[in-house]
Amino acid sequence: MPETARSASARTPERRYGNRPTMKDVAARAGVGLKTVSRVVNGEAGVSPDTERRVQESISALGFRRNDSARILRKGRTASIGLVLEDLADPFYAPLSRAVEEVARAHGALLINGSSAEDPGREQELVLALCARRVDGLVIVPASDDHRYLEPEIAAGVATVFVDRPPGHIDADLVLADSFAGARDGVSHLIAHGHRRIGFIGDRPGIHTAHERLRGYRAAMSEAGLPVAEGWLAPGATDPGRVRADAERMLEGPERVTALFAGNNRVTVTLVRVLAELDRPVALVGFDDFELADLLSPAVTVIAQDPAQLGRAAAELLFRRLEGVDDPPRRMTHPTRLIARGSGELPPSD
Amino acid sequence: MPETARSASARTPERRYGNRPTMKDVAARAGVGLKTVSRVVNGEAGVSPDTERRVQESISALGFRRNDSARILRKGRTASIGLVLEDLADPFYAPLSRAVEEVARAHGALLINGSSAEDPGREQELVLALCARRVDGLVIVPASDDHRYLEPEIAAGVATVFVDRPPGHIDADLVLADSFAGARDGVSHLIAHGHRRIGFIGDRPGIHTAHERLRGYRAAMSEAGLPVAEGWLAPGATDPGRVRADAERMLEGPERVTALFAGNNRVTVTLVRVLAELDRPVALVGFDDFELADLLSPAVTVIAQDPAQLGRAAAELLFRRLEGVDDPPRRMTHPTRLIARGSGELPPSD
DNA sequence: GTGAAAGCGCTAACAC
DNA sequence: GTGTTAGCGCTTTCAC
Repeated sequence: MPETARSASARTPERRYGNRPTMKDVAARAGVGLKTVSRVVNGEAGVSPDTERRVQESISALGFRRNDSARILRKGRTASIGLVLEDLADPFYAPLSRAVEEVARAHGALLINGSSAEDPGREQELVLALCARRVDGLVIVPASDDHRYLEPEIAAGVATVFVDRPPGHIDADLVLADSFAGARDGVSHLIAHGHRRIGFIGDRPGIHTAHERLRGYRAAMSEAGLPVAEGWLAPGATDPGRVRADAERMLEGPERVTALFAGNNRVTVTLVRVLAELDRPVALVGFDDFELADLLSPAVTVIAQDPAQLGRAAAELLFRRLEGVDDPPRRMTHPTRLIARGSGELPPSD
Repeated sequence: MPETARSASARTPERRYGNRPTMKDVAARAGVGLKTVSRVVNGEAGVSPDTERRVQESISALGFRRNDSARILRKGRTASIGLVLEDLADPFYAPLSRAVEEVARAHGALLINGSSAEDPGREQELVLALCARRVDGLVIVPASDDHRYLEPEIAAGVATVFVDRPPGHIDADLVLADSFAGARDGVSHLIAHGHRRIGFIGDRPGIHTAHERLRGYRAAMSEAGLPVAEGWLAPGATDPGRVRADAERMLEGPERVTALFAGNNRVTVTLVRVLAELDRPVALVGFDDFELADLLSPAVTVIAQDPAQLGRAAAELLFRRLEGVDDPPRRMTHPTRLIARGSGELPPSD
C-alpha cells in the first residue's frame, strides 16, 4: 500500500497538531523547495514575485501556519517570558501583570503566567515548568523564601527579575516599593493627628513586605516616643475572619486603640467593614490604594504604590538583560505616596 | 582545531538557551545511551537502579533540565492553552482568567494569555500567534465580530471556546451570562419601585453583551407599558468622561430620569461618582457586582454574574473537547442574580 | 535492560 | 533566485 507524505505511518502519533500541513507540504504543492517557502513565510528577500504568489496560494489553500515550536527549537529563543505571582485576580497584582504583558508585547514576546497561590511548592513547580519551556526570562513575585533552586537556571542564562518581594538566598534583580517608608509615613500621619494607641494588622511576617511594614510602624512609634503594647500587633493570614477577630480585640479594653494601620488592601477592606459597624469613629490608614476608596465614608486614607509601575519596571529591566546588559544585579525601590482622604485624619475618640 | 560536542561551531547560534546541557551531554557523562537518560528523566521503567543513580548524578552535576520545546515538537501536544480577553487587569476578567488557569493547572497545562485591549486586530494577532505556538486550545473573549480567520485553525484541530460574548460568523462553543434577562430584571426592579423614566447607559452597541442588555431594558419598559425617550439611551464607550456627560444630560430638563441602569461595572462606578455629587436621590442598578458595592451609601443594587464560574465552565468545556468529546458546538447560558442593596430601591424623587 | 537510528518542522549554511 | 543538506533536542521504534 503506497503512502503519501502525510498519511499516518506507524511512526507517526495518531494526531499531530490535528495533522496540519507543514512547509514541506506547501513546497510540494507549489512545486518549489522547502527553503523558498521558508523565505516567503518569513518575508525574506530573494523570491521572485511569481514564485511568491504561487507559494502564497499554496499556503492559503492548505491552511498552513508556521509551527513556532519547531522554529523555537531551531532558533533557541522562545520570544516568551514567564510571570509567576501570588494571584492573577488580586486587584494589586492584576495591573502589575497587565503592565508586564504590555512590555512583553512591545518586545514581541508572549506572556506565560501562573499563580503560585502563596504556596512555595507551587511557585517552584511553575517556575521550573517555565524554564523547561525555555522562556527567555522570568518575572517572579516570590511565594517561597528560598530560590536556590533557580541557581542552575540563572547560570544557564534565564534572565530573572523579582518584583514586590526579594528572592531568598540568591542575588538577582529586584523591583520593590518602599514598604518601610510607606508604613512609617502612614503611622506618623496618624500620630500627627493625635493618636497614641495605634494598632497594626498585617500579613504573615514571613512575607518581606509585611515585615518591612511592621518595621515602619515600629519606627514611627519609636520616633514619636510612643510605647507599643503587644496587643496592638497582629501579623497573620489576611483572611477576613482573622483580621476581624484581631481588630475587635484591639478595639476593646482599657488599652484600646484609637487608630488602625492596615498592612495591605485586603486587610484594609475588612477593617472598613469592621469599623462601619462601630458606634465611635476609629481612624484608619491602609497600605495599597483601592478603587472606590474615595467614595466610602469616611473616604479611606492610603499609602499608595503603583503596581503597574512596578510591573513595567521589572519587565523593562528583564528585557534590558535579554538585550545583553550584564551589570551586577540591580535593586530598585519605588517610593509610595500618602493620599489623605478622611479616615486617616479622624481625631482620637477619647 | 579539535571541537568538543558543545563547542560553538560555525553552524551554532552564539547562545542557544545559554548553552544548556542536553540529554546527549548527560548520556556522555554518565556513560550511557541517550534513550536511557530519556527513560530516567521521564520516570519510565526498565532502568537498573545503578544506571539510574549514575544518570541522576550526571543530571544534577550538569544542571540539566529537559527542553520541553523539543519534546513538544516531537509529541505534537504542547500542554498549554491560550486565553485572549479584553484586559487582564479588569476586575471582571481577572477572576475569569484565574479560573481558567486553575482548570488548566488541574489538567497539567500552562496558560498563555494576552489582552486584546478591545482591538479586533490585536485579538487576531494574538490568537494566531497562539495557534502558531500550537496551543492545544483557546479560550477567547471576543473583541472582534468576525472570527472566520479562525476557521482553518479550528478545522486543523485547535479546540476553541468563546466566553462572555459570541463569536462572529462561525459556530463554536460558547459560555455566556444571561445579559438580556439580567438587564430586564434590573429595570423591572426599578419599575416595581415606582420609576417611569429610567436611563440606560451602556457599552458600545457593537458589543454583544451591551446589545443584549439594551434589549433587556427595552423589554422591561415595554412589558410595563412605559415609553422610552431617545434621550434616555446612551450606548457608547465606557470612559468616565462620556458616561458622566450622558448621565448629566439625562438628569436635567423636564423629561429627566429618576433612575439609571448601568450597563457594566465601569459605568456603574462612574455613575456612583456622578450621583454622589447630586442634591437629590437617583436610583441606580448596575450590571456586574463589584467589591465594596455594599459599603457605599446607598449600597449599590446590582445584577451579579460570576466571572470565575464563566471562566471555569469555558475551560472545562475546552478540556472536554481536548479529551475527544465531539458533539456539535454547545452554547451555555448562566443565569444572573439581582442583589438588592439600597440604591435600586430608592423611590422616584418627584 | 539498553541503545542506535529515524524524524518531529523548522532555520542556517552553502552550493548552484 | 532557488534548492539541498544538516541539525536544533527530544521521543519513538525496534534491534540487541
